[in-house]
Amino acid sequence: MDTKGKKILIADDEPDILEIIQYNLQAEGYTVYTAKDGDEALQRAKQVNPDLIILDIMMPRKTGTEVCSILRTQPAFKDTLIIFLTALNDESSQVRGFDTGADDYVNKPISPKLLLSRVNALFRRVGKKEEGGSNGILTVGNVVIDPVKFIVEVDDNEVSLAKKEFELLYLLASRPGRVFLRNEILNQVWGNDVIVGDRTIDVHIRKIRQKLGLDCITTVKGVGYKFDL
Amino acid sequence: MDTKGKKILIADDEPDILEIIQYNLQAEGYTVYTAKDGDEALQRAKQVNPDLIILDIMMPRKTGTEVCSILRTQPAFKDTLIIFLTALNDESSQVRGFDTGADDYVNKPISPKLLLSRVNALFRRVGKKEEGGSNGILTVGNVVIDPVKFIVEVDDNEVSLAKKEFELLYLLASRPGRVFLRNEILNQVWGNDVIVGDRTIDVHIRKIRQKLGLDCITTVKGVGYKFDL
DNA sequence: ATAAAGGGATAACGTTGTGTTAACCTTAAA
DNA sequence: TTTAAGGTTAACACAACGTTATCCCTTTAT
Repeated sequence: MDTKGKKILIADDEPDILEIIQYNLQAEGYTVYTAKDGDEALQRAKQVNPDLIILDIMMPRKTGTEVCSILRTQPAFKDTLIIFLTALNDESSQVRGFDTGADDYVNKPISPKLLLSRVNALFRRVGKKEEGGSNGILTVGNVVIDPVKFIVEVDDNEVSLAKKEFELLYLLASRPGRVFLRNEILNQVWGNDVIVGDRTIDVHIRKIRQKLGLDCITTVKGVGYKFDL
Repeated sequence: MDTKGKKILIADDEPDILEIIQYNLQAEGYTVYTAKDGDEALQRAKQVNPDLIILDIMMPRKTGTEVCSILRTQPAFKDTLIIFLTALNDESSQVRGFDTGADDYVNKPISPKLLLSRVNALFRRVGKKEEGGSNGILTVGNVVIDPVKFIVEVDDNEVSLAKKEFELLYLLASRPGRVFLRNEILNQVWGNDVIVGDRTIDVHIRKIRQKLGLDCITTVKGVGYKFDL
């Protein structure tokens, strides 16, 4: 299962629980965000637009049930997965939880392993749609380059590149570590017939280095450039 | 919620439990089939092709876990909902249940009401998925696009778009984040043979942006446009 | 038939930011 | 030290896109 990029928001007022769950979900490959009360949960949900929200019920400043109700009225969160994680294990609370629109209701205390099983089961059921397979997404270290969406991400921060910059970066990153001669770069990015000045490539390389904020492009003097971390 | 026509198969070796669950599910509008051991469960599953199977684990002539494993290997039952309903409430059994491909794991004893909540929650989740695939309603963030009703909603406010505007928006929103080249847009919305001026697309994009009152369409200079929040 | 209304395309002009170059500076190897 | 290769910066030209007004055409109501 591909858990990459799946975002999970956890809301609980007990820091210990937050930490334990966060650790285990991250270990599985999920990206985890946290909130310590109801209002913060709502706010962060709008910020990060998570794929799954795990809600404690008894929280300060809006209960989990209230948060769930509010989210479900908004189109943006109509389909977001929601799990209640709570010590309230009486029947009526559970039924109310599901009535509010939750996808699962888990009683505390619960082992991280078991929670993971349930989270994975939910994603397994829902997540059949995306990931068309061999799209041209390049992932090198903490750098993700998606030619379909035309975005570059460094440490989950989106970086905006111009067309030529993007094409140049994509070429270099398509074979990490391999050195591309200046002529190769010219042919691939600019085309065989186009003639540009000597400094043109350098300027683009500089802009990429600057925008990415990383030293991921190495100069091989007298030869060319290579993408490497 | 539309429960009509949804078929549920229950497998348990205790007649009392079968009867109670059957009664409650039928009262909710589901069509219920029963089996009293593992082999019969497999046989009836192939007969009626249920939407959901509720499996006891400790049954004669194949355990629920075995039944689930066997079903999951068959393409016809790859996406069938499966709930384990069992007295085995230790952690490893639950994890094993989910690993086998179950969608939920419920401990006995359970109130019929609560089981109903879980069953409904599962159908609610899956039903949306099919809805999204079949009748073409797109939901991206707080934007809902219904090509049947020809309606676009932003934050529950209805927005009226013209035909070309709607087609253009629908195309972009059908793959959120993906960049559509100007040529792709022309081919998809206007047709391969139609020739229109350079500024035509821009004008329509502008109108959409204006009417939606959102910056949901991003320009990628030299490449195209993408729908993104 | 005629008027009104609105969709759709286009031209003309304004705006932005990319791509490129030139000029000058820095570094590393012989 | 010398020198070739690349780094840096600012400035410019132009292509690409945004914006607006206008025209033509189809639809709809009177």
